[in-house]
Amino acid sequence: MPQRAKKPGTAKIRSAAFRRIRADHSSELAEDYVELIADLIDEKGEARGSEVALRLGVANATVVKTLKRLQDGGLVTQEPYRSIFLTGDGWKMAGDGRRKHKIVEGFLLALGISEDTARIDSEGIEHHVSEETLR
Amino acid sequence: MPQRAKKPGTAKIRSAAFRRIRADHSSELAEDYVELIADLIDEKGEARGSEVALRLGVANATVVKTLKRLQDGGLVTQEPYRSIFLTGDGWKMAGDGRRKHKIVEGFLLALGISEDTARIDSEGIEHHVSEETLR
DNA sequence: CCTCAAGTTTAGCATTGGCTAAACCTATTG
DNA sequence: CAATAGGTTTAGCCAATGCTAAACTTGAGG
Repeated sequence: MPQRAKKPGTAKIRSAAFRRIRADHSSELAEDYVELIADLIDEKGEARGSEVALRLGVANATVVKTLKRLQDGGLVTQEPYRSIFLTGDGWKMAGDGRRKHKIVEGFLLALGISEDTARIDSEGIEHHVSEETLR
Repeated sequence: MPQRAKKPGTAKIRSAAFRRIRADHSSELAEDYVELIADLIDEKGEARGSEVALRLGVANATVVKTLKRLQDGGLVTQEPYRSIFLTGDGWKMAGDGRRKHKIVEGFLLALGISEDTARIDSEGIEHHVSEETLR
């Protein structure tokens, strides 16, 4: 590859960034699920699949399928036709997510951004913020 | 649904946020591609698929497949075994992406965040920032 | 001009995350 | 205690994004 002789390290660094984004995306959905489940348990005492579907804006069937993966990943437990519970790892992830979410949303609000925008943007940004930036 | 009687509007607002995130994700990859292609054209005079693959950290075959979609979407043009060009829409998208990228990265740097972290985080965040927050 | 290495594309597969429609439980109520 | 309404799961589909291995072009050198 003769044309890449000039800057040897650059491509590797950039691809690392994109790799991390792809990795973030796969955990992102899991985080959204466990965070929402934690909220539902706190708010209502239990988390039902249909409520998760409603709040995420997806079909029930999608939730069922995703919960199966989360269960395989050790984040939630569930009996058929019963409500959803978080495992220890699930609670931990939910806690992390809530923390990031709160920091980012609070920061955006402090910047003078409207509540609606802050909520929406922080939901998207929270998964891409490193510890350093959080501080 | 008797148990949802208390806060009628909340679920809808939250699901809107998640819907936007899912929509963002599908355009995100396209933005990364066109932005990178624009950079390559500016830097080297041409954008080759293999260089795109290298910088994104994916396999050549993946790039080929994605470029086909981008071509269908009217963002790029390409002849087999030739280098990649952007359409007018492609250049526009690349410009938007670069702008957001620069604002976010500059902001993170101004916050005192290290260069490496700023680069990585801004790559992830740029796609989830609304116009309002950008301002 | 022919050959061959390097670069590109195709073929075929897996996973994730969506959907709808149909089948299936559960729990309330008559 | 049987019927049934409503919530839940299964079945089966699709598109996007990734991979490897094999086939195919291209262009340089002999």
